[in-house]
Amino acid sequence: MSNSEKPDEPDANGVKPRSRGRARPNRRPRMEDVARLANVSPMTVSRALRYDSPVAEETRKRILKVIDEIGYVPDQIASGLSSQRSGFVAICLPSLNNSHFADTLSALNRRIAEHDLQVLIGHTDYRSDKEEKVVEAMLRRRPEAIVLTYDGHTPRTRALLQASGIPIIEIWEQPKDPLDHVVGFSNHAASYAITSRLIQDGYTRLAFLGEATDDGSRGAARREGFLQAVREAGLDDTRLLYAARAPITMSDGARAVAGLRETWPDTDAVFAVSDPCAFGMISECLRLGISVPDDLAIAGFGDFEIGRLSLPGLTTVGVDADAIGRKTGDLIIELRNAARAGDIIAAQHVDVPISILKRGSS
Amino acid sequence: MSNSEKPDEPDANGVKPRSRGRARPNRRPRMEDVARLANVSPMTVSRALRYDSPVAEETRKRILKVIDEIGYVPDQIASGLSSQRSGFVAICLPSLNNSHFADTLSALNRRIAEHDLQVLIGHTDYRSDKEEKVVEAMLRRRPEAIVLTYDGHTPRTRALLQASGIPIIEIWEQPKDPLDHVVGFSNHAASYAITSRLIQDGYTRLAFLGEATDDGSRGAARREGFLQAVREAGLDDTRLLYAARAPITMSDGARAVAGLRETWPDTDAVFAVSDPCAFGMISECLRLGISVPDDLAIAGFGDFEIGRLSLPGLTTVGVDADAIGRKTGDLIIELRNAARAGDIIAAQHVDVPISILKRGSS
DNA sequence: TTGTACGCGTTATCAA
DNA sequence: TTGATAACGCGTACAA
Repeated sequence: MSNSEKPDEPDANGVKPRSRGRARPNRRPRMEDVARLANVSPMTVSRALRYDSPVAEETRKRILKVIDEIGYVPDQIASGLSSQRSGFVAICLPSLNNSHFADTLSALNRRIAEHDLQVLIGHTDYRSDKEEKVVEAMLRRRPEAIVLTYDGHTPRTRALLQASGIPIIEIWEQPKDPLDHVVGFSNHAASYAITSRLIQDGYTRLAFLGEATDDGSRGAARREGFLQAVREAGLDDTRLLYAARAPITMSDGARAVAGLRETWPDTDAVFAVSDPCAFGMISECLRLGISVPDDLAIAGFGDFEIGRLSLPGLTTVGVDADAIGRKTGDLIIELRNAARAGDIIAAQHVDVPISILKRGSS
Repeated sequence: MSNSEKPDEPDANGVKPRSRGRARPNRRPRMEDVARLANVSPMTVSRALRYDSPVAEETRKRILKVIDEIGYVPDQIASGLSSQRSGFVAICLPSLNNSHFADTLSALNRRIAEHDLQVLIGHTDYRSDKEEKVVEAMLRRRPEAIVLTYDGHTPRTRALLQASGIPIIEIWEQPKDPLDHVVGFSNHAASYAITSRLIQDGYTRLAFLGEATDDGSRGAARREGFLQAVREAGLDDTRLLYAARAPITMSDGARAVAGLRETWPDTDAVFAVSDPCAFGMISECLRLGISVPDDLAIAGFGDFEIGRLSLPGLTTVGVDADAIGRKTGDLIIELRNAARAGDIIAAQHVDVPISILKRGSS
């Protein structure tokens, strides 16, 4: 409250104040305050807070006691500026309302939190123009690594990322033209595999249920994998059904059943771009008295919990979302350690295996 | 003025040009670099980037051109330190693998992003000790507001938050002893309402399916609301079933059916603490040939999409997760504007109405 | 083991 | 409308 001691008050003789600094009333305690009360220099306080620095045990105790008493909370913004380490790992996801991305995020967070890193999340809403904005915002925060799902990036996004000098990790896909590191699997190959399995099982009139706008995305890769399998088997490759724009929901799957029965009524199997919409189809079929899989087989993608509990169980592609997060975290720590040691690491490509899970729906 | 040397042109291949032999080899461009190339002071560059500051249109154009050419990206860490505004809003959630919290988060993010704020997410895993750690980490980042779900905080968490001077918003509950602002509804009242509805509909032997460790949490509030309704109706209040620790899943719900049939086989209605586990019960009942609702009525909480698509549809409590996020965002902006204007705002309590949705499962 | 000097990259403040 | 100066709160580098 008392500002009578402020050194830069203009005095009555018209002498100009020397300092053009800012007024600083009632601020929260700084490291300097701790230092004064503990009779040490600020630098020693700084050291006492990092448990790898040499500080006498007694000194540290005294400092920690003061910190506790006055409720000092270190300012990581200042710390970041000085040390040039933000402590952030940025991750761009199309949506969080997807238990797989949520799992990947949780696993990643768990991994990097052990190393005092925090995640900075961005939502792209499955739109590359939004991804560009999100990436720009993230770069201003100087993250120590940037994680992105591969869904096609704008040229500007690619340029910004590559010019940043920050390690980039693309996940949930094996892009043909990766920006840098990769932790994922081939959506194309996985779709090819499950479609082939349906064909092996005797289905001959197969349809694909996908998203309306999927250019360059994982959804497109899944469609192409489906098409390749169908074509190689010499089957009809025209049965492509597009529901809502990504993310496609359970309800979208339910609604798609009508369109399917109308356009290609003799379809005997559907491969849906993700489990939730496949479940929606199953649910709607039961409602309409269409037997699954006798009248119509249904397969999904992702092995979400819903596919395990549905009746019948959902045939699907098993993806270990948790492992993607864990391995991404491991890679980030590895890259960080290497960078500290001054090493330069070549782009890593980590493959996360998938599996085909045959259940009652096919 | 003597620095008339032409700056390096950006290379078409994305290779970054480097200034040669200068004091700072290989550094990212700073504001000062932009200023020099645009023949202005750094302060003018700073102003040109804030569209509310007075800068001559011609000057701004020149500056933006330089920024684009050299690929300058402002450093928000430095900006934050200087301006004492981090641009962060912190939000602590028990889990992201919950479509309701994901919806709340998305809505909040959308709202605050319009005002150039970023969310900083923390996961508490439904544990108050973890929440404490997460809050400590967040406070170091100097967020401009902190959003928390109410699930019981440790005394230290409460103390840290209140000492911080940062606006706190508790969401998804109306706590008896709020820290500061609140955006939510009464879980107790909502549970009481849906349980009463079951009783009105003629069910007399009601069970509650909850989480194993729910002290002071929203889950506990839901249990208490159930118990109050049951007791007021003079019915058996001992049928409390505890599945796994939070978050309780679909599979936990499915597994709980066996325990229920064993312990209280004559139960005619179950109120489950959330929709996913209620769905798991429905699914398991169908599998076992137990008719829903004839043999057993089931109700959930939250109005998740799964409850709309299940067969039968799930009776539940409708909660507008999106509205909670939106209103929280609005409140944050309001508080921010007030703070800038120097006003002090009393603790706000925003109620988000819920609804009882009767469907086929009861 | 502790301290001193300085700078991290930006913006608030005042002056022109 | 623009510029000069001094912080913002901490950590690095080196000295003691």
